[in-house]
Amino acid sequence: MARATAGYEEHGEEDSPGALPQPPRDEIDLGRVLAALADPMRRTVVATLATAPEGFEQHCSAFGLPVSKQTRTHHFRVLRESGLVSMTDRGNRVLTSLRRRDMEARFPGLLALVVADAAQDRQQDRSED
Amino acid sequence: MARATAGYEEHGEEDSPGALPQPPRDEIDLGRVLAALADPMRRTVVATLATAPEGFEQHCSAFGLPVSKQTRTHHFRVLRESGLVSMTDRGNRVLTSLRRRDMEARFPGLLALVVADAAQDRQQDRSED
DNA sequence: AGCGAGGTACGACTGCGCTCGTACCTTATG
DNA sequence: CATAAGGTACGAGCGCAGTCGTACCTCGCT
Repeated sequence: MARATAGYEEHGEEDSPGALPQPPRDEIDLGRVLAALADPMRRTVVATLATAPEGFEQHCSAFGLPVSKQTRTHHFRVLRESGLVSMTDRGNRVLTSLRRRDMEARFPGLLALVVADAAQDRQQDRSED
Repeated sequence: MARATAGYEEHGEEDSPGALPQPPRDEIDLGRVLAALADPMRRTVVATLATAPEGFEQHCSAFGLPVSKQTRTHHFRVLRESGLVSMTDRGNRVLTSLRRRDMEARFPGLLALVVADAAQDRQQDRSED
Protein backbone atom coordinates (compact mmCIF):
# COMPACT_ATOMS: atom_id res chain seq x y z
CA MET A 1 0.00 0.00 0.00
CA ALA A 2 1.08 3.49 -0.76
CA ARG A 3 0.94 5.58 2.37
CA ALA A 4 0.56 9.32 2.45
CA THR A 5 4.17 10.34 2.67
CA ALA A 6 3.54 13.33 0.46
CA GLY A 7 2.77 16.83 1.64
CA TYR A 8 -0.78 16.88 0.41
CA GLU A 9 -3.65 15.30 2.29
CA GLU A 10 -4.87 11.84 1.52
CA HIS A 11 -7.98 12.23 -0.57
CA GLY A 12 -10.53 9.50 -0.21
CA GLU A 13 -11.78 10.40 -3.65
CA GLU A 14 -10.03 8.18 -6.16
CA ASP A 15 -11.40 8.31 -9.68
CA SER A 16 -10.58 4.80 -10.80
CA PRO A 17 -9.82 1.73 -8.69
CA GLY A 18 -6.10 1.27 -8.13
CA ALA A 19 -5.35 4.94 -8.67
CA LEU A 20 -2.33 5.83 -6.58
CA PRO A 21 -2.43 9.03 -4.51
CA GLN A 22 -1.46 12.21 -6.33
CA PRO A 23 -1.87 15.92 -5.67
CA PRO A 24 -4.93 17.60 -7.15
CA ARG A 25 -4.29 20.13 -9.88
CA ASP A 26 -4.41 23.21 -7.67
CA GLU A 27 -1.93 21.76 -5.19
CA ILE A 28 0.73 20.96 -7.76
CA ASP A 29 3.83 22.82 -6.61
CA LEU A 30 6.27 24.29 -9.10
CA GLY A 31 9.24 23.59 -6.85
CA ARG A 32 8.34 19.92 -6.65
CA VAL A 33 7.78 19.70 -10.39
CA LEU A 34 11.10 21.37 -11.19
CA ALA A 35 12.92 19.16 -8.71
CA ALA A 36 11.33 16.13 -10.34
CA LEU A 37 12.36 17.32 -13.80
CA ALA A 38 15.89 18.16 -12.66
CA ASP A 39 16.82 14.48 -12.77
CA PRO A 40 17.82 13.31 -16.27
CA MET A 41 16.24 9.91 -15.81
CA ARG A 42 12.87 11.31 -14.80
CA ARG A 43 13.08 13.89 -17.56
CA THR A 44 13.51 11.06 -20.04
CA VAL A 45 10.37 9.40 -18.75
CA VAL A 46 8.36 12.62 -19.00
CA ALA A 47 9.70 13.33 -22.48
CA THR A 48 8.77 9.83 -23.60
CA LEU A 49 5.24 10.17 -22.26
CA ALA A 50 4.87 13.67 -23.66
CA THR A 51 6.00 12.58 -27.09
CA ALA A 52 3.53 9.69 -27.13
CA PRO A 53 -0.09 10.30 -28.17
CA GLU A 54 -2.70 11.58 -25.73
CA GLY A 55 -3.78 9.12 -23.06
CA PHE A 56 -0.75 6.91 -23.58
CA GLU A 57 -0.02 4.53 -20.71
CA GLN A 58 3.04 2.44 -20.11
CA HIS A 59 4.50 0.02 -17.56
CA CYS A 60 7.20 1.48 -15.36
CA SER A 61 9.58 -1.20 -16.54
CA ALA A 62 9.10 -0.41 -20.22
CA PHE A 63 11.14 2.79 -20.19
CA GLY A 64 14.45 0.98 -20.15
CA LEU A 65 15.91 2.94 -17.28
CA PRO A 66 19.42 1.73 -16.45
CA VAL A 67 18.74 1.25 -12.74
CA SER A 68 17.36 -1.38 -10.42
CA LYS A 69 13.61 -1.72 -10.07
CA GLN A 70 13.72 -0.29 -6.56
CA THR A 71 15.31 2.88 -7.86
CA ARG A 72 12.80 2.91 -10.69
CA THR A 73 9.98 2.76 -8.16
CA HIS A 74 11.56 5.71 -6.37
CA HIS A 75 11.70 7.84 -9.50
CA PHE A 76 8.13 7.10 -10.46
CA ARG A 77 7.00 7.93 -6.96
CA VAL A 78 8.70 11.31 -7.21
CA LEU A 79 7.03 11.92 -10.55
CA ARG A 80 3.64 10.98 -9.18
CA GLU A 81 3.92 12.96 -5.96
CA SER A 82 5.04 16.01 -7.91
CA GLY A 83 1.89 15.81 -9.99
CA LEU A 84 3.57 15.14 -13.31
CA VAL A 85 2.20 11.67 -13.85
CA SER A 86 -0.76 9.59 -12.83
CA MET A 87 -0.31 5.96 -11.86
CA THR A 88 -2.73 3.07 -11.65
CA ASP A 89 -2.00 -0.06 -9.66
CA ARG A 90 -3.08 -3.12 -11.63
CA GLY A 91 -1.85 -5.59 -9.06
CA ASN A 92 1.40 -6.85 -10.46
CA ARG A 93 1.89 -3.99 -12.90
CA VAL A 94 1.57 -0.24 -12.67
CA LEU A 95 0.44 1.92 -15.56
CA THR A 96 1.83 5.43 -15.82
CA SER A 97 0.31 8.26 -17.81
CA LEU A 98 1.24 11.91 -18.17
CA ARG A 99 -1.07 14.47 -16.54
CA ARG A 100 -0.88 16.53 -19.67
CA ARG A 101 -3.97 18.69 -19.10
CA ASP A 102 -3.10 19.44 -15.49
CA MET A 103 0.45 20.41 -16.36
CA GLU A 104 -0.64 22.52 -19.29
CA ALA A 105 -3.16 24.28 -17.07
CA ARG A 106 -0.68 24.99 -14.29
CA PHE A 107 2.57 25.47 -16.20
CA PRO A 108 1.81 25.92 -19.90
CA GLY A 109 4.76 25.16 -22.14
CA LEU A 110 6.82 23.33 -19.55
CA LEU A 111 6.33 19.91 -21.10
CA ALA A 112 7.26 21.31 -24.50
CA LEU A 113 10.58 22.48 -23.07
CA VAL A 114 11.34 19.02 -21.74
CA VAL A 115 10.41 17.43 -25.05
CA ALA A 116 12.48 19.88 -27.05
CA ASP A 117 15.51 19.38 -24.84
CA ALA A 118 15.25 15.60 -25.03
CA ALA A 119 14.98 15.79 -28.82
CA GLN A 120 18.06 17.97 -28.99
CA ASP A 121 19.98 15.55 -26.78
CA ARG A 122 19.07 12.68 -29.05
CA GLN A 123 20.26 14.66 -32.05
CA GLN A 124 23.59 15.37 -30.35
CA ASP A 125 24.05 11.69 -29.55
CA ARG A 126 23.44 10.86 -33.20
CA SER A 127 26.04 13.34 -34.43
CA GLU A 128 28.60 11.89 -32.03
CA ASP A 129 28.59 8.49 -33.70
CA MET B 1 38.83 34.48 -7.13
CA ALA B 2 36.19 32.24 -8.52
CA ARG B 3 37.74 29.00 -9.63
CA ALA B 4 36.33 26.75 -12.30
CA THR B 5 34.36 24.34 -10.16
CA ALA B 6 31.65 24.17 -12.80
CA GLY B 7 31.41 21.58 -15.53
CA TYR B 8 32.13 23.95 -18.36
CA GLU B 9 35.59 25.05 -19.31
CA GLU B 10 37.09 28.30 -18.15
CA HIS B 11 36.79 30.71 -21.02
CA GLY B 12 39.45 33.34 -21.19
CA GLU B 13 37.00 35.48 -23.09
CA GLU B 14 35.24 37.74 -20.65
CA ASP B 15 33.15 40.49 -22.18
CA SER B 16 33.40 43.12 -19.47
CA PRO B 17 35.99 43.45 -16.69
CA GLY B 18 34.89 41.78 -13.49
CA ALA B 19 32.54 39.39 -15.28
CA LEU B 20 32.34 36.18 -13.30
CA PRO B 21 32.57 32.86 -15.18
CA GLN B 22 29.37 31.55 -16.65
CA PRO B 23 28.42 28.94 -19.23
CA PRO B 24 27.99 30.15 -22.81
CA ARG B 25 24.48 29.96 -24.20
CA ASP B 26 24.88 26.64 -25.99
CA GLU B 27 26.26 24.93 -22.92
CA ILE B 28 23.40 25.88 -20.65
CA ASP B 29 22.02 22.62 -19.31
CA LEU B 30 18.32 22.18 -18.64
CA GLY B 31 18.95 19.92 -15.68
CA ARG B 32 21.13 22.52 -14.02
CA VAL B 33 18.62 25.27 -14.72
CA LEU B 34 15.73 23.26 -13.33
CA ALA B 35 17.75 22.29 -10.28
CA ALA B 36 18.57 25.95 -9.72
CA LEU B 37 14.92 26.92 -10.07
CA ALA B 38 13.76 24.12 -7.77
CA ASP B 39 14.86 26.15 -4.74
CA PRO B 40 12.22 28.67 -3.63
CA MET B 41 14.81 31.24 -2.65
CA ARG B 42 16.54 31.17 -6.00
CA ARG B 43 13.18 31.19 -7.75
CA THR B 44 12.32 34.38 -5.90
CA VAL B 45 15.51 36.01 -7.13
CA VAL B 46 14.84 34.99 -10.72
CA ALA B 47 11.23 36.13 -10.53
CA THR B 48 12.33 39.49 -9.15
CA LEU B 49 14.86 39.98 -11.92
CA ALA B 50 12.43 38.78 -14.58
CA THR B 51 9.74 41.16 -13.38
CA ALA B 52 12.11 44.12 -13.47
CA PRO B 53 12.74 45.97 -16.73
CA GLU B 54 15.26 44.76 -19.29
CA GLY B 55 18.89 45.11 -18.28
CA PHE B 56 18.06 45.52 -14.62
CA GLU B 57 20.95 44.93 -12.23
CA GLN B 58 20.89 44.54 -8.51
CA HIS B 59 23.21 43.83 -5.59
CA CYS B 60 22.99 40.33 -4.19
CA SER B 61 22.14 41.73 -0.79
CA ALA B 62 19.20 43.75 -2.08
CA PHE B 63 16.88 40.78 -2.52
CA GLY B 64 16.12 40.46 1.16
CA LEU B 65 16.83 36.74 1.35
CA PRO B 66 16.35 35.47 4.92
CA VAL B 67 19.73 33.73 5.10
CA SER B 68 23.32 34.57 5.97
CA LYS B 69 25.48 36.23 3.36
CA GLN B 70 27.54 33.06 2.92
CA THR B 71 24.43 31.14 1.97
CA ARG B 72 23.39 34.00 -0.27
CA THR B 73 26.72 33.75 -2.07
CA HIS B 74 26.10 30.04 -2.52
CA HIS B 75 22.67 30.56 -4.10
CA PHE B 76 23.92 33.21 -6.50
CA ARG B 77 26.79 30.99 -7.51
CA VAL B 78 24.32 28.22 -8.36
CA LEU B 79 22.26 30.67 -10.40
CA ARG B 80 25.31 31.91 -12.27
CA GLU B 81 26.80 28.48 -12.95
CA SER B 82 23.45 27.26 -14.22
CA GLY B 83 23.39 30.10 -16.73
CA LEU B 84 20.34 31.88 -15.39
CA VAL B 85 22.09 35.05 -14.30
CA SER B 86 25.15 37.03 -15.14
CA MET B 87 27.29 38.55 -12.39
CA THR B 88 29.84 41.32 -12.41
CA ASP B 89 32.39 41.77 -9.66
CA ARG B 90 32.68 45.46 -8.77
CA GLY B 91 35.18 44.91 -5.99
CA ASN B 92 33.12 45.16 -2.87
CA ARG B 93 29.78 44.62 -4.57
CA VAL B 94 28.48 42.21 -7.13
CA LEU B 95 25.84 43.14 -9.69
CA THR B 96 23.47 40.45 -10.85
CA SER B 97 21.42 40.55 -14.03
CA LEU B 98 19.12 38.03 -15.65
CA ARG B 99 20.33 36.38 -18.88
CA ARG B 100 16.93 36.95 -20.38
CA ARG B 101 17.87 36.56 -24.05
CA ASP B 102 19.91 33.42 -23.46
CA MET B 103 17.16 31.80 -21.43
CA GLU B 104 14.51 32.78 -23.93
CA ALA B 105 16.63 31.36 -26.73
CA ARG B 106 17.29 28.06 -24.99
CA PHE B 107 14.07 27.53 -23.00
CA PRO B 108 11.39 29.91 -24.26
CA GLY B 109 8.62 30.51 -21.75
CA LEU B 110 10.46 29.15 -18.74
CA LEU B 111 11.00 32.53 -17.13
CA ALA B 112 7.34 33.36 -17.67
CA LEU B 113 6.37 30.28 -15.70
CA VAL B 114 8.54 31.32 -12.79
CA VAL B 115 7.15 34.84 -12.86
CA ALA B 116 3.55 33.62 -13.04
CA ASP B 117 4.05 31.22 -10.16
CA ALA B 118 5.69 33.88 -7.99
CA ALA B 119 2.83 36.26 -8.72
CA GLN B 120 0.31 33.62 -7.74
CA ASP B 121 2.15 32.94 -4.51
CA ARG B 122 2.09 36.62 -3.63
CA GLN B 123 -1.63 36.74 -4.30
CA GLN B 124 -2.19 33.77 -2.01
CA ASP B 125 -0.19 35.39 0.75
CA ARG B 126 -2.32 38.49 0.44
CA SER B 127 -5.57 36.55 0.70
CA GLU B 128 -4.32 34.83 3.84
CA ASP B 129 -4.12 38.08 5.84
C1' DA C 1 44.07 55.45 8.70
C1' DG C 2 40.24 53.35 10.61
C1' DC C 3 35.74 51.41 10.29
C1' DG C 4 31.73 49.25 8.44
C1' DA C 5 29.35 46.94 4.69
C1' DG C 6 29.24 43.73 0.77
C1' DG C 7 31.31 39.36 -0.81
C1' DT C 8 34.08 35.33 -1.14
C1' DA C 9 36.88 31.15 0.48
C1' DC C 10 37.12 27.32 3.39
C1' DG C 11 35.52 24.09 6.59
C1' DA C 12 31.95 21.81 9.11
C1' DC C 13 27.39 20.06 10.09
C1' DT C 14 22.90 18.30 8.68
C1' DG C 15 19.38 16.64 5.98
C1' DC C 16 17.81 14.83 1.84
C1' DG C 17 18.13 12.47 -2.64
C1' DC C 18 19.82 8.50 -5.47
C1' DT C 19 21.18 3.96 -5.21
C1' DC C 20 20.73 -0.78 -4.10
C1' DG C 21 20.01 -5.44 -1.10
C1' DT C 22 16.71 -8.06 1.18
C1' DA C 23 12.13 -9.37 1.87
C1' DC C 24 7.43 -9.65 0.55
C1' DC C 25 3.15 -9.16 -2.31
C1' DT C 26 0.29 -9.80 -6.65
C1' DT C 27 -0.69 -11.66 -11.04
C1' DA C 28 0.05 -14.40 -15.16
C1' DT C 29 1.91 -18.67 -16.97
C1' DG C 30 3.49 -23.34 -16.97
C1' DC D 1 0.55 -25.37 -7.39
C1' DA D 2 5.04 -23.74 -8.44
C1' DT D 3 7.55 -20.34 -10.72
C1' DA D 4 8.83 -16.12 -12.76
C1' DA D 5 8.05 -11.22 -13.45
C1' DG D 6 6.53 -6.54 -12.06
C1' DG D 7 6.31 -3.64 -7.95
C1' DT D 8 6.57 -2.05 -3.31
C1' DA D 9 8.38 -1.56 1.66
C1' DC D 10 12.22 -1.03 4.53
C1' DG D 11 16.79 -0.19 5.57
C1' DA D 12 21.42 1.12 4.56
C1' DG D 13 25.29 3.60 2.28
C1' DC D 14 26.91 7.60 -0.03
C1' DG D 15 27.25 11.88 -1.94
C1' DC D 16 25.57 16.39 -2.56
C1' DA D 17 23.01 20.55 -1.36
C1' DG D 18 21.72 24.12 2.03
C1' DT D 19 23.24 26.32 6.07
C1' DC D 20 26.34 28.77 8.91
C1' DG D 21 31.02 30.26 11.54
C1' DT D 22 35.47 32.01 10.92
C1' DA D 23 38.68 34.45 8.30
C1' DC D 24 39.94 37.52 4.74
C1' DC D 25 39.42 40.89 0.93
C1' DT D 26 37.72 45.30 -1.33
C1' DC D 27 35.64 49.61 -1.48
C1' DG D 28 33.30 53.88 0.44
C1' DC D 29 32.94 56.88 4.17
C1' DT D 30 34.56 59.59 8.06
